[in-house]
Amino acid sequence: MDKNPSGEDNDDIDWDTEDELEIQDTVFSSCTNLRTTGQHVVCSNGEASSSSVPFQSSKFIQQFVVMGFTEESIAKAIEQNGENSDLVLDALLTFKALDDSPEEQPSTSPQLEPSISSDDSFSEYNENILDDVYEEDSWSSDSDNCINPVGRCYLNDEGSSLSGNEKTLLFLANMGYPEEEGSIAMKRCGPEASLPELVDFICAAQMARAEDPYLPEDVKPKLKHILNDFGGYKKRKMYNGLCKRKKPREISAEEETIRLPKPMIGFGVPTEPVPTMVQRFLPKKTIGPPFFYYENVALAPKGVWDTIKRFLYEIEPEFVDSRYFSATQRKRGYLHNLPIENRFPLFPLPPRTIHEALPLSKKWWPSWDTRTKLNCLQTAIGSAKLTDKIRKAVEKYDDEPPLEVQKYVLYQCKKWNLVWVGRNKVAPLEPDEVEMLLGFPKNHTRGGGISRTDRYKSLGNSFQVDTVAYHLSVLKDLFPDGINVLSLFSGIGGGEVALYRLGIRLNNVVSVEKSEANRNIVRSWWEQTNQRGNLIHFDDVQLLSRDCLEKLIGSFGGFDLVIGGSPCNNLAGSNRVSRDGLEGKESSLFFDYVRILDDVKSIMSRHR
DNA sequence: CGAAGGATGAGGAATGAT
DNA sequence: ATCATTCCTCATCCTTCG
Repeated sequence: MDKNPSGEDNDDIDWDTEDELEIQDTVFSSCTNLRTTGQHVVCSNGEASSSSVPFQSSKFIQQFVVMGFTEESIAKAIEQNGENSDLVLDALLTFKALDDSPEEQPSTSPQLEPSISSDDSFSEYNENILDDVYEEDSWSSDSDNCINPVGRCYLNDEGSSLSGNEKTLLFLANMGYPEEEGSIAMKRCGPEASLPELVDFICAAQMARAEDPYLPEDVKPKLKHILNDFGGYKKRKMYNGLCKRKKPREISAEEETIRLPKPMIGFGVPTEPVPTMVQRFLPKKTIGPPFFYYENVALAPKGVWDTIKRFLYEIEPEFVDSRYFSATQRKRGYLHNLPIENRFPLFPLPPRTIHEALPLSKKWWPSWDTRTKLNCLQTAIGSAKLTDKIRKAVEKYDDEPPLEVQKYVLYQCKKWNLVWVGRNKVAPLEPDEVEMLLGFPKNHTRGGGISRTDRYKSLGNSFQVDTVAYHLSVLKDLFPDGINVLSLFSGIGGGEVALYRLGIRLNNVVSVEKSEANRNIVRSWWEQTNQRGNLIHFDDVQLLSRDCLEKLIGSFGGFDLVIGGSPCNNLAGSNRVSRDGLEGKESSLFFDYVRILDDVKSIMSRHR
């Protein structure tokens, strides 16, 4: 049993609690002070004003005005194509490209290049793949409308197309985006980034700022209004349409799109034969420290994982269904730079069928319900009304109900993860059953003021501990003296629990979690398991500015692991209201994960 | 008795597999 | 083409508490 592995062992180290608290206090106060600085930065870049537009013309025209096209060219494009957004945009881009293409820029702009080439985490990688850009680029052969310069941006220090950067920047500027933001986006998106991708990045950044709690209230509505009405998703969709039309068949977006493996076992799971072809390409710059581990739903809207991959150094994500670790399915993508050799699972191995996990249900389980695995545990549970309807539907028959009834009952049971708890009686899982299925200790989320509804919600949003622990197990030999962890979007502490159950000592854990109830859960678990290390909580990723990270890293010498799964609200299939992709209100916090990881990497590389 | 918070139930579509 | 799956949101009702 690994359930209570000590807290008693390894007492040879002198844990000076008072010193640590002092460090903690210093960090806290300094980070709090940084808020004003951060706020100032946000307010001073002026993207709100640069994005504002005259509101006198029709909405159809406005959407192009806000992109930076002149009213004359818009009028011309509408005249030629009618009020069809895609066609008009197409024409406008063509005008623009034709305007831009004849001129030859004499040299690279001195202001722009340093900011691009000085990035320590991307420049080397960029150089490696530059050679292929031209061959792969399908836009350059599209001579008809010369879309090439705006379709992609090139990071090339020499050669004939050195004006590509500037053209892209110029184009973005014409769309109303400040040069600074365009430059950052190009730097972050990499050399192959297309225009829609760059626009994505900038919009996401702007939206993140619109949500910034420290942004003055009078700026927020303006920003949001602009983003909602004219920018963001709508714009992106239009550009996507454009991409598909313009790209020749041979290198299609479909081929570039990440495909989910079948069976979904990633780079391998303990219970299945190892996949035959595991090629793992880790660019040199991405190899730790720090190690990082990012998680999100596998079944996200199209293109989301491509974007995630692009923002996380082009590392191939590992898609794993937790059905190979537990009695419940959980299809997730994990993107990390961990070694994948010599992994080992948590012991004891958890039950892997419904009957093993819920032995009492076996007695009542009808033979025609052939489920052996539960579906994904979500944040909401089936209603009493539904279980009542099912009972009434089934109890009318002494024997097996007719096929139609079976079909209906099975559909609902799968949809809501209902289990048989009595004769003709189904019920949703209890919270402690969900805890067990996800690999948490019993009562992990119980008590301390959390409501039952919120328990389900927190659990539904969590890691499957056994799955994550399998991936993290390689850290045990690498860090025999324990590790420092930066845990973003910690939730109920799935990462922490996984590390603890692996027997990896937690020296310093900086945990960022919005929900107070969740922070209490982690704090309580921390105390109950007699952790000797240092737990520092933040409630908002926005607070982790570069200065703040600098201080944290300075205080205990850097992070060994950055772990977290950013919000999936706007990616998950069950969201019928706001499945908006990575630009969504919550899911756009992914970009904060990237920002923070990037800062940690660059600060730590400087410290070394 | 009213405010606050918890519980309830109604509510499809995107996506990939076949 | 059909089928299966999906870390969900929101308005409303109910309970609790002062």
